[in-house]
Amino acid sequence: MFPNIDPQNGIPLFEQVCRQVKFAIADQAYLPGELLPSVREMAQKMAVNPNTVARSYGELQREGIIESVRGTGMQITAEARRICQKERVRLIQERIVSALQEARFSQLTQEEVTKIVEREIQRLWKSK
Amino acid sequence: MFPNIDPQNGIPLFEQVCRQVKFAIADQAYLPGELLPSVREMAQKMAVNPNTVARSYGELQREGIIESVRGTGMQITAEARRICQKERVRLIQERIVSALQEARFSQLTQEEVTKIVEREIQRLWKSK
DNA sequence: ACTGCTGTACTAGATAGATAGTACACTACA
DNA sequence: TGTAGTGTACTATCTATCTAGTACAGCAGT
Repeated sequence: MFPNIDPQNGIPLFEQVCRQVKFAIADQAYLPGELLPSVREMAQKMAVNPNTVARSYGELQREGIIESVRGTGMQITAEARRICQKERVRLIQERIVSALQEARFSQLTQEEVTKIVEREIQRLWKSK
Repeated sequence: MFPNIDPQNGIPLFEQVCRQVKFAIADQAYLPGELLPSVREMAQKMAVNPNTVARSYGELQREGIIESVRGTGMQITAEARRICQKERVRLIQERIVSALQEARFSQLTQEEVTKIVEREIQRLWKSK
């Protein structure tokens, strides 16, 4: 379910966990009212420390995506899907823009960048 | 000359400095045989610590892009331009691919991603 | 020779991220 | 009423990055 946690990604682990959970909710792999896997279980799934997951869950809670039900677990809120679908686009867009900005500043031409992007999109989406 | 060093970029500063220098050489802002700005001068330009620049210069040296001439400065090697032009494409491509991979995994459709990319490329390159 | 500039090499401290381990209050369920 | 599983809150330790400050050997130009 969460195959791509990359410790040497530059992106902090607790943030990667947040993103993965958000994407899963946006994709309706988890539905409102359901419980997320427990801190300890999710930590095993993602091969990170339980504290790291706890930090991510705290973050998701502050964003109104999940609610803590003491002694029971983290429940997905009613607004979670809406928030996460917005977040998904925002987060992805942010990263793409950042990469393209560097390309722009580095004096690469529009043609060179377009070529790279089109090639990679083809490669990544061909086996849909 | 180096307007975009961003401390909260996720990318370590010393690595950002490396990239900027590589891009400048690829763009022939510095030519083989010339000296790079001194550690202290570059540190001022980029608003970072001299130690950070020194670390970056050490990295560039190990990659064969510059040579240390004790008491004089860091001299740009004959192969620097070739190496840096390759590196420029590689580094940019790496970042773009990484962002697109996340988009792919997050179940965004090819159309949504293409739309984002095309819009941003238009926006960034229009004022060429 | 002197002075000022190089790179280089230290030490020390601050901060952020991550791991490991422990503990505790709460809830669900048999 | 136990008991097992929740979130939560600590402390301690490790690593990487960055900053600050100091020092020193080597080169260039006066």
